[in-house]
Amino acid sequence: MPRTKTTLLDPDVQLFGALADPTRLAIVRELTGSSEVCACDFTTCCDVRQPTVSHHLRILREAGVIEAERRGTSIYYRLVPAAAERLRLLAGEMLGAPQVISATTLRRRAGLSADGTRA
Amino acid sequence: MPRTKTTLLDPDVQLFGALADPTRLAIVRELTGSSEVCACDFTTCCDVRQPTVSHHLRILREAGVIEAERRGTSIYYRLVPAAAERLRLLAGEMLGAPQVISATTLRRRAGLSADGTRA
DNA sequence: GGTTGATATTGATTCTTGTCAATATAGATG
DNA sequence: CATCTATATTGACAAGAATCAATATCAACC
Repeated sequence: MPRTKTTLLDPDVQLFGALADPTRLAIVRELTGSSEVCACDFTTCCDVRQPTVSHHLRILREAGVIEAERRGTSIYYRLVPAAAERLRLLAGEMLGAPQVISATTLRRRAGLSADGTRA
Repeated sequence: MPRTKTTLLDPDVQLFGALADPTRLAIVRELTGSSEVCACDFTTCCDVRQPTVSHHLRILREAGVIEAERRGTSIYYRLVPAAAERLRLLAGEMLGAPQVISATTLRRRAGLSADGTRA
């Protein structure tokens, strides 16, 4: 796609995109349950080189999924709760509407016409 | 990435990947609140040609986000609740752990050493 | 100030993805 | 069965993304 336009502007697309990669999802899962993780630890858990880890950390940070804090030489990363809350909100929206199925739809699914006779 | 390995195998990566596109997210949002939508309607709302819509619908379907039902000539699509529930579960996991911040971490963030003195 | 250790950036390469025109398929209808 | 309408598939192309080696930065320490 010429994703130069919409992708970078829609924060939700950016959020999903940040999580749509096995390495980055592994990073996020490593952060889940650790409160914070040193950048140097991701190279071992994700089976990629250091520059690659750095690249993925940047993408996650720019998407608002994680935040960094420098302490001495090392840099520690942790999850940003707002990202997960946004995720849950989007999931809630997707669950909200489709529960309501109109009678017309139900009839059509059953192969009936509007007056209840077989189509 | 040589995503030939992990991407296709991890359903969560596939799920996020399916939602990580402006056109597909527009499709999902169109489905949110309509219970079902005819395939022909997406060409207007998403500003892409018919083959492109068909392509995106396939990706969403293969990721388990939507399901199709043929009625006559038209094909109607609707959201699959299980996908949104999975999303919410993943968001919940991300929110679960990072809330707990150890005292050690708090001290470090405040620039204090273990005994409470300035580092 | 030079050195060391940790992280980021650059550049090149390869693979993947989004898009469309053209074409095929599949139901419905006369 | 010919035809029309709706959707899917194919093939090609441009753009993006993931990866790594090499190099730059940056903070701490001697």
